[in-house]
Amino acid sequence: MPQPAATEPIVELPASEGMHVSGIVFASRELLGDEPGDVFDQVRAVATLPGIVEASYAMPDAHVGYGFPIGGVAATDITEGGVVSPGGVGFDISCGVRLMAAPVALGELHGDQLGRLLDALAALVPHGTGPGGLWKLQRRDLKRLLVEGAELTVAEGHGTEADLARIEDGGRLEGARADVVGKRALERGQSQLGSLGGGNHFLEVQVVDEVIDPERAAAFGLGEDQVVATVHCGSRGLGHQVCSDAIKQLQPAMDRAGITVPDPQLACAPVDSPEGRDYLAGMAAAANFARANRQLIGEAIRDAFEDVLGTRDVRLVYDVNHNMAARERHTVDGRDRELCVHRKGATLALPADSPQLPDDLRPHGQPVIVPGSMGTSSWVLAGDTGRAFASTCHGAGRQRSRAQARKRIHGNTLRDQLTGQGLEVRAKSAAGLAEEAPDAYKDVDEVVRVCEQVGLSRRVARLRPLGVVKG
DNA sequence: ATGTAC
Repeated sequence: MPQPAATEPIVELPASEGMHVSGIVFASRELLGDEPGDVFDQVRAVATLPGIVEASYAMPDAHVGYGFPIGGVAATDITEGGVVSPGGVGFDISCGVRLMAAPVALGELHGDQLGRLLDALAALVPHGTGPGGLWKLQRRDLKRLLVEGAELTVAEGHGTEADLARIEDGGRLEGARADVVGKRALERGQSQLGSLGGGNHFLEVQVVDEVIDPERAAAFGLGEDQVVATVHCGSRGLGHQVCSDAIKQLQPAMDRAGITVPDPQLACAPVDSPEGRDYLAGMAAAANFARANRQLIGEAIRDAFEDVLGTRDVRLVYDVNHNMAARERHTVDGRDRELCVHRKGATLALPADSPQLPDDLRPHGQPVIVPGSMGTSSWVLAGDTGRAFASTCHGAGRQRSRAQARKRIHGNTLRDQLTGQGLEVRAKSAAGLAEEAPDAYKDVDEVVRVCEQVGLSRRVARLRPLGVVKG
């Protein structure tokens, strides 16, 4: 029997005061917490953007971010003056998650193999802030990579053609231009290609703890007790610099177009304007950098498994990003329209039968990988109804600021706690570890439960962490 | 997220 509407975990914010559409927040009371006002205000502010259609959405893990909520989804109609806003993409352009599955069951790991695997991963994968990357390349090769993405990485011997079919857009986002990426962005990227970074970025070794949907799990190449590796990282300093540069450059365009927004952090430009086009071309370049970055780290993961367990047959299950604006066609108000869909801390979750999916995944819907907080579960989901422009959550969602988290626990205490739970921890910065304490995050199990209840995505399998490498 | 401020 369907649930009565009043108990559905959905909050509607009616259009008012300059809002072109209403706000729709998919969240239970538990996820909203005691003070949801700030994130509601951001959802309402996004609804004032020129050309926005359908609704200003927030996913179940939403929390306050720069201008847009992290967990925000907003689409504008490109042919009707719709805008693109860097704040709707985020500073870490095309930050995302990659899941790789090893041909190894947990029971087959013996002695100190898990610890040695974590040692090998920590030694092979550059992690932490600042420079250091797996692939040192010339400036002209970096510029090529910004256009070709993971395709170039594979062409240069880092991975296989089969990998590309498991990356969004085949690993290469069209429309990227290197000439709009500034000198500082290029400098920062050149020394960081193939690196994890800091903050909430991590590399985990996990085990498939529970299979919820055996048919989809099998189609994704996942079985109970299987050992897997998850990588969460993005476009490092390059994407950050592209975003910062764009925010500065957009203000004149806004003045010229007479666009006013309720918050300077919502700086934007019509998609169909020189500034809008340049931002999207630079954003695509940073997205290609992020895809190549995760591809290189994926190869290093294979190297580590080969060193310790004698196999590099570690398959790429899927690589998703959760910080981008994409040109997509969707039906809105009965019309097929060309939209610019911002997903910031939100993941594309294509439903079954979507033409963009590779043949073998098409009947099942797009795989979505949702990292939990440290020491807690991560989830594999699949696209379901295509609601909210085919979007779903991206993680547990922060509920306490980094500063608040640091006050509550020292990094070394947390490391001892996690180690006491049997987790292998390889962390570069104690302060960084404390900022990512599990209680700084919402309950990821509740986040994915709500996603499933409202039709954003369905649960496929739950992953339990065995060891973590953190910057 | 981030050479955690230019």
